[in-house]
Amino acid sequence: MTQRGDELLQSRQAKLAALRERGVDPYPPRFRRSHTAKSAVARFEKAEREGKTARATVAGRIMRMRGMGGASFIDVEDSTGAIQLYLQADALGAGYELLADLDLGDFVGARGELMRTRRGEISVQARRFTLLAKALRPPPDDYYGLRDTEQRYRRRYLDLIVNRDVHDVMRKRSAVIVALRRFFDARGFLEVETPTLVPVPAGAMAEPFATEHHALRRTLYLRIATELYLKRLIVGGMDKVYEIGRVFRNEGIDRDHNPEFTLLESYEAYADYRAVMRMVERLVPYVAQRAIGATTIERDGARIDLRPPWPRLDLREAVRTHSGIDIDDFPDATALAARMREAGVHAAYEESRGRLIDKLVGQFVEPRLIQPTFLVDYPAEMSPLAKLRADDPRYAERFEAFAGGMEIANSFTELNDPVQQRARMEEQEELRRRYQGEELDRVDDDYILALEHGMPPTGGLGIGVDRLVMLLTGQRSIRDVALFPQVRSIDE
RNA sequence: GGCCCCGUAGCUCAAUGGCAGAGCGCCGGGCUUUUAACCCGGGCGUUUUGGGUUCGAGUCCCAACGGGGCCA
Repeated sequence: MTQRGDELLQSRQAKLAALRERGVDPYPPRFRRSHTAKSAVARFEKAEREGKTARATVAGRIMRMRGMGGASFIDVEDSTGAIQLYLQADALGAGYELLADLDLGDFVGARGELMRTRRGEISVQARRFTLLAKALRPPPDDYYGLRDTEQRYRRRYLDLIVNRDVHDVMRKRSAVIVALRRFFDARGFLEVETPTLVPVPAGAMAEPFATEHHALRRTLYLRIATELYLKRLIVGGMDKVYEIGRVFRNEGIDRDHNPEFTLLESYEAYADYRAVMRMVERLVPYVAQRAIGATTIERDGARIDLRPPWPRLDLREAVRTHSGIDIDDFPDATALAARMREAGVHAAYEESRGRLIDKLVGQFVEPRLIQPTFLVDYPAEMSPLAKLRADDPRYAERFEAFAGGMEIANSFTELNDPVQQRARMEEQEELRRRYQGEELDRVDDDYILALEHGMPPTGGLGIGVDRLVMLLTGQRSIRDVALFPQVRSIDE
């Protein structure tokens, strides 16, 4: 804290002491308000139309004060909006003295008649005026807001105090999650909760966070996906399950990556990835309608129409069309890397074939997928948990859904052959040894044991909830759709 | 991981290598229908941190820390 900050603090602490001196409780335990700012305004407007008078008790945080000597105006805000308090020395008597020890950021309550001032502002003409909570530090500048991104993320409460549009984004985020639940619940899916702390960090190609369990004397990991536990439930006969949960990936932080994010996964027995496509192209517009009241969105000047059907685009064809490279001509990673470098792509020779193809998709295909699109049939080595195509085992029955140039969903016909599953997981381990540092999946023996008991044909789905919210709210950074994104800690 | 940009008062921002400033906020005074209220007075600062160059550094150089962007 700077010296100046201390002076501000001291000034407010002095006021706090003065209030206590006069017998004012600066933190009273409760206050009954009759109206929110918004409902008080509505009540007045109704009374005004009917030629009646109305009273209200409101409460909120002081955001602006205009003192005029014997009269003062205070704008207070609550979660619904703002309302002006009109305070007069004559009407309040001793209560008016409170004003001298108030600051921006304090919470106050007022009761009185609702009125309209000469300038037309609907106000509470206070008969009673109470301090509800003294703030020792000031809110950010009300007019300019809080623009410093670091402070906005690090001290989100300050951001929320002055940047009201953040409330709107977060309300929409909540509405997205409510809508997702409603969609799956209505289709007979059961919402379940699976472990966050797991012995094997499998189910996705990602680096895990590790932690120590003292009593068990073993390393546990924060889950990187919910997939393998949900499929254990399919083995157990829960035919339709879903989970909305936080997963953790020990990776870099950028505009669309936060180390923890919200993932929705669903699994449906007797469905395949084509059935899941049909579900997804209905799910997304459903959620959009409920969360933002529309099934089209504007982004980068483009109008994105979320309504079905969404085009299916073959991955190999899409890569060939946009990059000129036919991945089938390069079954070997080194040769593919050479061809990519020829095409001007930054490709190291020590990268796995799956990673190289991912790079091709990311560079040549993804940015073009502005309208919702299913990219279909991924190479087998990129999809160790997916069932291979019967007609071409180089590819898996897998799709990813894109919109606004962003991946929003990943799905496959689940691999339910335990013998092949072990081999495919072992292939991942082998690739990890060969391409050190790459994020690849792991063998989960306990999961394979479950598969050995038999899993019906199943269609699975994963949706990045944060990215879906980004898409629907027009936000460019995952940090703007998460209340408390990861920030570096500052040593005090 | 590499490259680029940024960090000045509580907040938003200025300052050619030459006395660190403004608006809001804050402090003191005035004002009984204001609303970015207004009027009078007050600048409240380790210019992120640590080195270096220079007669002189907010400004130039190096490093660290924090933030943002582009690439991997």
